[in-house]
Amino acid sequence: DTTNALDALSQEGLSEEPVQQEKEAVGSGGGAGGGGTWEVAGAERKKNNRRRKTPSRSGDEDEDDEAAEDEEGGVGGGERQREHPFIVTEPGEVARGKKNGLDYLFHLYEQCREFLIQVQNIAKERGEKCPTKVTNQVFRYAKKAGASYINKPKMRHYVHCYALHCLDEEESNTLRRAFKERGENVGAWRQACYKPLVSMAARQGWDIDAIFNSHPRLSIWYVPTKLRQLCHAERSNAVSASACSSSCATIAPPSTF
Amino acid sequence: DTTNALDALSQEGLSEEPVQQEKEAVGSGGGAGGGGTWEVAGAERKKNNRRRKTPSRSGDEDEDDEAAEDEEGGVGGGERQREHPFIVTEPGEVARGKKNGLDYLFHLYEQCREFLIQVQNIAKERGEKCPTKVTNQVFRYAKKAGASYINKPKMRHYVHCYALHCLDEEESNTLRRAFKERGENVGAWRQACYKPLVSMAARQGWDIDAIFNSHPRLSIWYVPTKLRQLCHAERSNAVSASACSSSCATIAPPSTF
DNA sequence: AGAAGGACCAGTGGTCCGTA
DNA sequence: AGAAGGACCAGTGGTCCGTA
Repeated sequence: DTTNALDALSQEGLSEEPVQQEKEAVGSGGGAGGGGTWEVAGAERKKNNRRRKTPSRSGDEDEDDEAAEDEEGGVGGGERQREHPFIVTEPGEVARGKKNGLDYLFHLYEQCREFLIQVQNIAKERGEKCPTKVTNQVFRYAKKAGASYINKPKMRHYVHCYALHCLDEEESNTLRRAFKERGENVGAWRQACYKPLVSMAARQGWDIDAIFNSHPRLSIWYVPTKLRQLCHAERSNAVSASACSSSCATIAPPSTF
Repeated sequence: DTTNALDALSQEGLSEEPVQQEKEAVGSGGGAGGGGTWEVAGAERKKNNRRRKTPSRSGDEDEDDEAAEDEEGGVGGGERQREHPFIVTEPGEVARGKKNGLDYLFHLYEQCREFLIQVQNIAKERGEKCPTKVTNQVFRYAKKAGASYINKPKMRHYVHCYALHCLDEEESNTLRRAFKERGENVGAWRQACYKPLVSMAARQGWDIDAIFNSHPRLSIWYVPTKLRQLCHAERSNAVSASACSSSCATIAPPSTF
């Protein structure tokens, strides 16, 4: 367990304020370099979330880390609880205020990949079975390594957004600029990321698994259920439409988007 | 749920008595042909095992199949409970008496593969995620299809024996003949199957996963924990022995076999 | 004793919903 | 209202151990 002093930093305007690499906490494993801009800037830290779970019992667990820091830079009362919400940012744009940008979001996926590589190296070393995907074990490892800002629901929630970023960065960037300009929120942008992926699947025999597996950074992520379902639904539409086009008047079935 | 009339056959000297294909119960899915000798002879059937679980409550479940047949060809008292135990047989040899031979054992692995292919086809059809291995889902499907003689503990128990059969049939056959001649029981033969696999791994960089994955019929099976551990232990021995050989007197560390 | 397999169990993939 | 994530849950991989 390597909780670290970095936790003492955090919070105000973090997206602007460069912070030392999260990686240092993890040590060995040889996570293949990674690097890039967000390796330096970016990450937020938090802890104490679990304290909500055992309210008002004080200090009979948690003996492994230092006393609770003053949270929120001295702003009284509430404890530091969550990551700042994401906002739609353009490529290269840093989020201001208590927000995180999309480059940071995608950086979290790269970090998970590095954690996976480390878990894989440890497993190989020990002759244990070796995960090929980002599993619960990897999330647990990330947490132990101090990356408490990484969690499964968040990462699963935005996988398809990261997929678009991997598979067609240009289209991904265009979408980000458009949604930022229109002042759309993250949820709307996230929804919009499905469509280009389904189109991509349409062009490649509807095999979304093959598409994920063809990309080395994406292949370590499970295909999200929703994306799989959308591809299936659109394929069915396409099939019935093409069957129809040879025999019926061409009326496109309603899209589920 | 397609429990079938085949269940009415079964039992006495079944290994000698050809029985209709189990496959017929399963129907669609297009299990890639399979075929071969055990497709016709072979399989035993049973049911009623679950009745042991709800003793002395009679017939308020199980409404989906016919009344209990006379078990054991009229021999009174006990119900038909389990598959006959395996004995060590030579290649091509049919087990006599209330026993099953090793060709039949390996045939069960081929059957599981066919069930997997059917499960995969159904999953693809529905746009659901598609298993690449023989999972619980496949065992459940096999049971529903009437192959109640297939179960997870049995299949997992003998995976490495099947692996040897796949990867080096000649060596597997030699081992079977030797153990039959010596009158060894199945457990002893099963234990002996580990060693040639570990040697094989030694020759191929100790990567037992890669070895399993290189063979199309074997790649659908999880590498057994014990085999993985043996490979790891032997690798450690080999490494320390080779380190030793350049600096120490050559004393081979004790093998864990 | 040797062996077959029901059934259990720890940890998984998946995501809901109480929270902020 | 929009969003982050603790925590739950059904079904998994793995195999023990009561059974025959």
